[in-house]
Parts: sequence; structure tokens; C-alpha cells
Amino acid sequence: MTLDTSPLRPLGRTRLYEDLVERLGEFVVRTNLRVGERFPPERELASRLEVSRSSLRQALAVLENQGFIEVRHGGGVFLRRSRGFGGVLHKLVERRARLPEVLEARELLEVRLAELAATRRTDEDLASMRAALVAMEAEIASAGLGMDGDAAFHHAVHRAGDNKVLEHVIDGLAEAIHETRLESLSEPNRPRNSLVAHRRILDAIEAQQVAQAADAMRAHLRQVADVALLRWEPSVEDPPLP
Amino acid sequence: MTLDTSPLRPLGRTRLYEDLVERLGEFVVRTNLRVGERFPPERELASRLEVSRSSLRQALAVLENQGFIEVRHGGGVFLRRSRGFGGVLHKLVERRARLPEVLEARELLEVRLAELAATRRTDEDLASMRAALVAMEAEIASAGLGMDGDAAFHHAVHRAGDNKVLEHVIDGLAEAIHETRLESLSEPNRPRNSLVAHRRILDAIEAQQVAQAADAMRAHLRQVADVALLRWEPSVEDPPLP
DNA sequence: CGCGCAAAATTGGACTACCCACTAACCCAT
DNA sequence: ATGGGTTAGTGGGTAGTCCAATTTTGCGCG
Repeated sequence: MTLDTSPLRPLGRTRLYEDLVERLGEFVVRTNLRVGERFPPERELASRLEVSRSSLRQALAVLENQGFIEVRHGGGVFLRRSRGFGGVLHKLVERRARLPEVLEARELLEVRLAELAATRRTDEDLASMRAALVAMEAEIASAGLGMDGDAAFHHAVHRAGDNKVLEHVIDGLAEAIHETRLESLSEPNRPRNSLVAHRRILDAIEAQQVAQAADAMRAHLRQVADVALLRWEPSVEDPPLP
Repeated sequence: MTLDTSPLRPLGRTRLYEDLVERLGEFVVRTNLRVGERFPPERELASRLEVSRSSLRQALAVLENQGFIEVRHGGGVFLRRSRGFGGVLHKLVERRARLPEVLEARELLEVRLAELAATRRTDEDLASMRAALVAMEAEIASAGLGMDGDAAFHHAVHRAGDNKVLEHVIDGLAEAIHETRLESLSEPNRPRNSLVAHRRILDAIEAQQVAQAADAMRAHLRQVADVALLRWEPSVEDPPLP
């Protein structure tokens, strides 16, 4: 009996609570629910959406965690903000047309972190950065792309910058950045160039040259950005959206 | 009737799934779970943590949505990344000792957004900003703090900046910013000063004076920051953590 | 012995029913 | 009006059950 011609499900898997997040977003606009107003009770909402309360509560947990709703015990579920309800950073970022925005944000954050690192770096931070570059060099020597070392280096810089909030924010962009890094390092000769650029950043941070660190980081990122934009911009289409 | 402009008390609530998120983070380090490895089955995990499976699944939904874990139907729950597992921005931000970092991040983002707004603003954006200031003025005239107008103005600037990614990131700081805004505007005479500062920002954006917009925004934020830091820094303690 | 494949065990997905805790609305006595 | 207690409504959480996808087991055959 096995006609299993559908073994592939890399994407498009059904996670009910994820659908619910979107459907709740639709609910907000359909019922014209305003910020501050209350949703129907969970039980009613669940029955209207034709799901169980437990599934609904998974979706509500996500939305609450995301800051879109506020759930008051005994009080009800309230809309906090409606802007981009179903749209998390993930979704936002995976649209190629948005790449320039990602790169813009990354530059802003990383350059500042580099400046901070130049001011605040400890010897331990420097050791981490050096270790990352050593690892990167080893990867490249064995024909690798040095992506792990690359990531480790930037991570070390972030830690040296000593601002948990900025660090966390940039983590949010990590996935998208990872993609651009892959694109960039796949370019011929790019790994070695990248290594040199990283060394320049490290030197500036070590010498506590703030402006120089910022410039070095900016230059490095723009080099990456050029490649990424060149490769991606031609393929502009991205139909309206499902 | 009494205006319900302060119905929010984000402190003191206990949300089991939030605790679970943290406890799962502890579990990861305690059992030395590595990225890519599998968690115990939901049923076992639930019994070990002494919670119901439904509650656990709320936590898992949040963690999956956050990208920390991957849940495969029939396969198990796998660790995707461990860095900052239990540390969502919310938690990070609500520790007062971290206020300087929040303000630092906010300034970085808002100043850039102001620059971008000065370049990219449309007439529609300008209209939104003006409307926000009118609302703010009206609020203040009726002895209010003008917080809604304040928020609306910044929101309009963000939209004018036209970078969805930066916009989203700053939204993540929205809560913390909201708190600083409250602290600041409670200061005597602050609302009117704030209104003037906002007008200066608007003028610069309208005239498309990039540097001037940046300066005006920076000055405004530092005025807010001064108040917030003065009021909050004395109360430094924040015991280790549960 | 080893390979293939189907049955069985494992594990996540989802639902139902139930009870508890907190809120807010209401009503009544003052 | 005002204060306080009652009560219906609403979220918080649990246990049990069944379904669906995956992984493991083990048997039969070459």
C-alpha cells in the first residue's frame, strides 16, 4: 500500500498555534479591535475559531510573550499593540526585499558595539577574539569558509561591548546575518579578505582606538553588504504574499 | 469618572509558562544539553518539572517561536541555540540596573531613525507627527502627561524612517521606554519642555535637516535619560536572581 | 549474515472535561 | 451615595484520552 510520494515536508508543516496567531491577527482587523480593548473570552474565542482552549492558550502565550496582548487573570485578554501582529522578526527578515534594512540595522548596531568594545574590552575579551581568529584561520586553511570563527569573533566583540540589550537585539538579527555571512564568504578569496578585515578590527579594539574600530567594522560590514546586495537584488519579485 | 490611564501593573504576576521557560533554561545548563541534542519527552519533562503537559507545551510554543528549540512531531524536542535561553528582552529590561543599557540602545536606534525620517519623510508622515503633537498639547492642556501623544509622535517618526527592521527592534524596547517616559513626564514642567523638544525634532525633519534632526532627538532623549537615571540609580541592589 | 519492510513502541499534536483563583459587576444595607 | 459581601464571568492549570508522525524493533527472506 505504501504510495508515500509525499515524504517531503521541509516547510509548510502545520503548527496549529502558529496558524492561530495569524488568525487572531485577522480577527483583530476583522472586528476592528482597537488597542486597549478586550478580546472575547478564551472559551468563546476557542469555539469561534473552532479549536480547543489549550491550543488557543498556546497561541496566546506566544502573543503575550511577543508583547501583542496582555492577559489579566480573571479580567480578560487585551490588545496591546496591533502593528505587525502576526509578523515576528523572523518573518520580517526572511523577505529578501528587506535585506537592505537588515544590513542597515546590523551596521548601526555592530559599529556601536565595536566602539564600546574598544572602550570596555578586557584582556579576556581580547583572548576570545584572538582565539576566534585563530579558529577562523584554521578553518580557512582547510578549505573551509571560516563561518564559525567569523561568528565567534563577532560574538566576542558583542560581549566586550558589554551592553546586554544591544547584544540581545543583534541576536534577533542573527539568523539573517548568518545568511548574509554565508553568501559573502562563498565569494572567491573572500574568506582571506574577511580574515584581514577582522584583524584590523581586533587591532583597533586592542589599541582602544574607538574611531578606528568603528571605521574598521563599518568597512568590513560594507564589504559584506556589497556582495550580498549584488547577489540578491537582481532577484526581486517576492509576490504579494500568501 | 477616573481616567484609567494607569491600569497596568506589569509586576508581581506569576505566569507558569514563563517560569517554565526559565526552568527549561536551567535544565539545559544543568544537564549540559548541547545544541542539536534532544530534550526528554514532553511527558517525562512535565513530570520532572512537576507541571502538566499543557503548561509545558505553552512554554515550548514560546521557545519554539523564539527559535530556541525545534519541535518535531513524533521525533522530539531539540535544542537549536542556547545563548540567552531564558533571557527574553522583557526580563532583561525590567532589571533597573540595566536601565543605562536600555537608554543607550534607545538613543542609538532613535537617533538613526530620526536621521532616516529627515531624509525619507513623506507629507503623510509629517501630518501624523503634527497630529501627535496636537494630541499631546491637548492632553497637557487638560493636566495630562501627554504620554499617548508622545508615543504617537515617536511612532510616526519610526514609520517615516521607513526601516521595518529597526522599527521592529525598537518596538522590543517599547515597554522599557514606556516606563522611562512615565518617569520623565511625571517631573514638574516636563511635559511642556518635552513638547518643545518634540517640536524641534519635527521642524528638523520637516526641513530635512539630517544632522539637526539627529541632534534634536539626541538632546531630547538625554533630557529624558537624565531624569530617569537620577530617579533610578539610587536604588541599586537587585539581588542575584532566583 | 544482512537486508528490507512492516508491526510495535515512542513521542508530539490536539481535544475534552473539570476544578481553582482572581476580577468585576451587582445588590443591598447603611 | 457609600461600603461591603455575594456572584457570575474569566483566565490558570491539570488529568486523561485519542490521533498522527516518527523511530525502533524484529521477523522473514534472500
